[in-house]
Amino acid sequence: MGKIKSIEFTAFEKRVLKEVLKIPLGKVRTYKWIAKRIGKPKAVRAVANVLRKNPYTLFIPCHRVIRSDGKIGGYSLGKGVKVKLIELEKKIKELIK
DNA sequence: ATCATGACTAATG
DNA sequence: CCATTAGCCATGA
Repeated sequence: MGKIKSIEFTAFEKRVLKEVLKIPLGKVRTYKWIAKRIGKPKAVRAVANVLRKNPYTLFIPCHRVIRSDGKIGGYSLGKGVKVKLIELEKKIKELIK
């Protein structure tokens, strides 16, 4: 039967992931921004931890979340990939403009 | 209940 | 620019 492992999400995780899902193509937000949006402005590290475990990198664009100091921040698939994705998205957005 | 962890942040040197 | 530090908080052991 089903071999798909069901994943549990806490209320906090859902709020974070939903917010990340709202970030439009070619745009980036900061961990701080996300934290503030979900009403937990101080839970920045907790937000990062949610993205760190994000099992759906293809569908939940955590690569669009960077640090508030301008640095790239982490990414489960590698920072290099993250940078490329952000650059590529900007180009795509330009192409369909 | 306590404790360590970490894809962070702001301030400081 | 880089390194350090204190503050921060959800989560899992």
